[in-house]
Amino acid sequence: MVTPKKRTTPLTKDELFTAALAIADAEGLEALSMRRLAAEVGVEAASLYHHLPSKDALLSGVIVKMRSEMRIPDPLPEDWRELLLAIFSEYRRVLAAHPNLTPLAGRRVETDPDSGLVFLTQLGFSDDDAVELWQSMIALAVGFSIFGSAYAESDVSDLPSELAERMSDWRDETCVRSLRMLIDAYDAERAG
Amino acid sequence: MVTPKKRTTPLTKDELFTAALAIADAEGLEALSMRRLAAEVGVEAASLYHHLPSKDALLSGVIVKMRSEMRIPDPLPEDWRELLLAIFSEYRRVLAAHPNLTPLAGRRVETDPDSGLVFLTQLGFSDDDAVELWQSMIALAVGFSIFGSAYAESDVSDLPSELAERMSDWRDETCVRSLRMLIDAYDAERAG
DNA sequence: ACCTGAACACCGTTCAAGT
DNA sequence: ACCTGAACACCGTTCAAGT
Repeated sequence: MVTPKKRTTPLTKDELFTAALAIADAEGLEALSMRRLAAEVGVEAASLYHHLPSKDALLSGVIVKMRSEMRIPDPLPEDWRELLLAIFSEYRRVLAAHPNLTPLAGRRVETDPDSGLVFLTQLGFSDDDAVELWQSMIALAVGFSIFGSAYAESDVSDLPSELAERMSDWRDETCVRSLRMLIDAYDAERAG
Repeated sequence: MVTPKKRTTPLTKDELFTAALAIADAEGLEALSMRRLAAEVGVEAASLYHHLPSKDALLSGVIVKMRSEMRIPDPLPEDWRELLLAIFSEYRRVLAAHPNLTPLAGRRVETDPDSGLVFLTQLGFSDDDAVELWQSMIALAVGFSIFGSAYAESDVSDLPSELAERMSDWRDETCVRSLRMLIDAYDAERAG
């Protein structure tokens, strides 16, 4: 759906990211071209380069935008294990809500200082252990979301049918279960 | 490096997949165009469509080609846990050997009947547990490889410097350690 | 400062025509 | 059966020109 209206206000980066995310969500990543985005916001393709250096910058912005949808429960869980699980379950929830973006999910890792990683080291985790747990949680959550999206096609045709059916279904509960296992395992090995 | 030589034998799919894999390895996924591949094998771009239905089919073939490089140790490990670890460590090794292909790694899951998944069910794992463990191993191995490749850029600029440094380094040992933890955890919860 | 028109150097894909 | 030439409908990006 192109919405060509004469613009009265100048474009903003944020407006572009939002529109691009909407296009990718609705029509897939292939549909998201500079020309298509320009048409959507009522402008020529060349105009976009006054606000963005490249399409790559656009895609990065879209990911950041998506990740900004993460919401952590307001009374933070008291148990740090539950907190960690909440963070990464939420990450996975957001990824699952934008299945067309999963091919991009691996492009960019952002780790804020207040994200929980630093917190782990204060709980008695060594820097090494904290980072290893953090990396593994990201890898599992993102990997699981990629395979769970339509972007991935599973070839399980040669498996026994009960297994084939289950292998095509990447359930949320499975991801959370394995995330929890990682937390508990690192906790048990924690260098005090 | 284009190698335009007059061809004497007809093209084969396998030759195309091999050449395409070489281009992607050497110059990146963006460099792999139908026209570029055609030039490499000494033919016009249009000719490729006598052997392949689409570029998508080419990319799928490239992934299959890459995965065919997996080698499982010849005397199979006796311990099934070691076997499982060997399979997924090898998967990760192959992915790490082709970092330019990681964006494609999530496109296709293949699970052979003799891959080990069926084997798990014979060890007393329920179908559910076997599949959940299997999926989690794939997700972790692939996710880890994606973030470890140059394709991913980490923004850790706001972290304390020791943590930032470690967060940019996705070590093989970390992946294997977490894979092993998943195996042990599912083993412990196994429904006998 | 912001937008446009037109161009450049690419894409994937199709198809009639050649051998 | 296999390959080619030429075309179609797209790309991302640049740049002089307009307001």
